[in-house]
Amino acid sequence: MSDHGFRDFYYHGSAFNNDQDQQSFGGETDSIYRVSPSSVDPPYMNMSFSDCLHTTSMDYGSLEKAFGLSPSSSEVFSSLEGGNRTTRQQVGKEDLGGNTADVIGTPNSSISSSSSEAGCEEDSDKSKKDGGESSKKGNKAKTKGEKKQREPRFAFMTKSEVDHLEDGYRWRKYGQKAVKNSPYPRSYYRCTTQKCTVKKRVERSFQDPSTVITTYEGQHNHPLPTTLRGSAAGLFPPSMLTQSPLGGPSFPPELFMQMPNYHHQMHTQATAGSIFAQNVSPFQQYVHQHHVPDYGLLQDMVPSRFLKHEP
DNA sequence: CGTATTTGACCGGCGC
DNA sequence: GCGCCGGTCAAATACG
Repeated sequence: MSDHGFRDFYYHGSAFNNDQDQQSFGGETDSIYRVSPSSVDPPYMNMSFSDCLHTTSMDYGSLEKAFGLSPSSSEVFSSLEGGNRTTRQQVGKEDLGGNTADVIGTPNSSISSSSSEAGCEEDSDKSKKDGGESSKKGNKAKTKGEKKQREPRFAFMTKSEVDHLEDGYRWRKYGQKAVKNSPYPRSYYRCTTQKCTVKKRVERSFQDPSTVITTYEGQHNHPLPTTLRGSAAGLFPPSMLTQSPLGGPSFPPELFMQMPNYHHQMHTQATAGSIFAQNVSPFQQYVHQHHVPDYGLLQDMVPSRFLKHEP
């Protein structure tokens, strides 16, 4: 993408333009929509994110409604997963767990997503282990016979220096693996809140090292921790912070922060409080790049250390 | 000393 | 059946 690439908005499907990323990310290639923020805002803001997710993950038609765009005016880089399984086979066996996740672009990043079961549908493919808990070595048997249900996933790409973006929740790293065909490792995080089985994976794009691919899996069954610095708890509309009524994945606050004109939305429907968690580098970048008018306000809301130019 | 991270081993699914 | 691979566990280690 060109200079304006940062403002492009990619929706659904992998925004990876290369095989490497597709493979490492899971090989699930749905479709990619690229639209300008301006065309996205209005319709998008009238929907809950989950609505958008679900809607968009269904078909182009819905997507058009959701984003006010039409396939003709956007670029489709690959086919929808449901309609074209060959894509997956071609790309590779690796996957995001047999599903795709929805990906959304950020102001200064492109987002791709894949969500084959954003609707909480059962995993048709392979079912992975995990099960959320009780999966210890030794007694992993647990749900034998029962098919493990796959959590909805949501992935997005972010231009960021830091691998682990703050999103308001507390995460505990429980693993790291080398990614095939990529010099960058993939890190596995789990929400530290008890009984919350949400997980997320973070990896850096091989083709574009400045891009971080974050994949969320599951839904938070609790509000944002209030202990966060620059806490974002209570500042996001419930629909954004908790599981969606449709059963889709909950949206990571960081995503909103990175969404084009997100600050407008915040001013509109939520208290323009300290919605930003710590280390929101992408947002910071966005702020710097686009000279967000509310910058002054941000300083009031966000600890200066978070706004200062980074590393 | 409690908590978080690191890291090698292990598990289970899948392709061949 | 075997090997590969993604994902997870958990002991060791680091960090506050």
